[in-house]
Amino acid sequence: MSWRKEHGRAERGYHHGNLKEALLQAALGLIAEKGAAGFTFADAARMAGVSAAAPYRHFRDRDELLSSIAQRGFEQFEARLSAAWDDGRPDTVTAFERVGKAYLAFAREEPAFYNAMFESGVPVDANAALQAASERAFNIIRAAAERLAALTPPGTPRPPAMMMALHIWSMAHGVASLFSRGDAARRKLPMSPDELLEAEVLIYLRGLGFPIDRRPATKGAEPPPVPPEASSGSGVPPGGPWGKPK
Amino acid sequence: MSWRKEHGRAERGYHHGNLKEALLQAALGLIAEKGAAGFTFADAARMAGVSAAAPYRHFRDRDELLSSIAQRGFEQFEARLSAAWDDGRPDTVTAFERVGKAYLAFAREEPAFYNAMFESGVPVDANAALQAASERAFNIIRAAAERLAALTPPGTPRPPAMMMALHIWSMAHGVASLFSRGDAARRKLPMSPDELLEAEVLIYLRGLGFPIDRRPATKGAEPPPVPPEASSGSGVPPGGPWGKPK
DNA sequence: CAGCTCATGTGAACGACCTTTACATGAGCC
DNA sequence: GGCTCATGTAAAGGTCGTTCACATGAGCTG
Repeated sequence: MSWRKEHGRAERGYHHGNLKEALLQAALGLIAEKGAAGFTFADAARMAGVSAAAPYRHFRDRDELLSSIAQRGFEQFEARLSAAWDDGRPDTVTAFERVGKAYLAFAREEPAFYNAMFESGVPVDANAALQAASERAFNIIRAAAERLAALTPPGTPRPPAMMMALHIWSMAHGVASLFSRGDAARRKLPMSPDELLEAEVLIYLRGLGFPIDRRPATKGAEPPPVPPEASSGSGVPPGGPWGKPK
Repeated sequence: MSWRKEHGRAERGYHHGNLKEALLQAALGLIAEKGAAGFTFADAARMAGVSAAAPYRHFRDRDELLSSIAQRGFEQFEARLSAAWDDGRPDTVTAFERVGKAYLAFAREEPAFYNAMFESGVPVDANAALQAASERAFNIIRAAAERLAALTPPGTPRPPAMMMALHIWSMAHGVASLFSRGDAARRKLPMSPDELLEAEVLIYLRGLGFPIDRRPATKGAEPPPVPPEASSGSGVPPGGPWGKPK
């Protein structure tokens, strides 16, 4: 990471050369440590080695920095969800499950982004670009829901894809913010957040009429152990998506 | 509301007489207005008509005030959930749905409490009393899940009640924080948060094997239009818990 | 290369906040 | 009446966010 023409050390003169980026990175680190609320503009400046006033050349104020981070977060979020969805391969339900996992993974692995995106108090409509990025991310979930909705077994009414998408989003966000992050993760649970969400989504999908067999936490994303798509089983197989019923 | 011996005006001398309570009220108002992040200790003091140092006689610091509010919030939350659950009357599913509605209603009607409880960054385990209050509130949901789990139709495996409770909580919290409050409420939705959550829970319950018929938003909580409990219908009735399928 | 210009960084200053400390007040009790 | 201690105040130190006048020097123009 060279942030100056001369690559190596922090030999910087009057001008930083890459302050905007440095501030974003510093802020990211600080938010990860202390949360968006605890993050301070002055600290970011200090960390970048500039005076407290310098950041104002690149961001109107502290909120704009925050919303920049949120926007970047949504962009990376979209990328990860998109990769997880992988256009529905190898089969729609498996890919859908993978999106749920990716959601939690992002919340866990990128706490600073997630915090800025959903917990910092930055209004989504603060910025047109931010809102657009947010919508693009949601559209991945929505597209997945669309495909899934199209697969409803014959004889079953087709749920509105938008509603499904909102449902899935709320489940993922609920699990992430209640059980998968920071202080909240300290709550004692009978199962991991990932398992919790997976079971939740599977039960939900079954409620929509999808033939779901028990298969929690089949790790790896390669070959599905069961034939994809049209494995129309009975409505309620013995043993749910949760572990083993006692 | 007399906050002094002499009931009437704000004729207060050197001592306030009820400062702790006055500060809590003031803080509640301020948080409702500007969020827990924007709320300031000094403002609360001003609003109570005392110097900025006075609050320190009643709260170790700003965070302690915040966590006091969160604790109170959990207590009221518990009361409302408990009232909504009404020990499962008139039937378990109806009462369960009512709990979901009560969750959203609380989030909407008591934004300051909800904010302090879930969005202020106050760690749940900051305080033993806070944690206890939080657990008592969750136990309402848990108890309801317990009763519901016991009702799983014959031939269907019984889901762990704890898991159900966590699922329901995550749905309610997800919908509340994404769609039902503050800035988030500005997202354009095809249906109200209440309807969204109701449909979500119903689909979920159906996924668990409960015979759920379509019946969104039957308002009032008195006589159920269908015979309660053991109306074991077919697994997937035509027309889901959402509106009319096109 | 001289000179200009403008983006970028600095230092100082203001007001607000959080918190601590030494001191003031007066309510309740002997 | 006088003591005591919970409760309030004023003042001060440290941090922030933000603004403003001013400094620097990178890059263009000729």
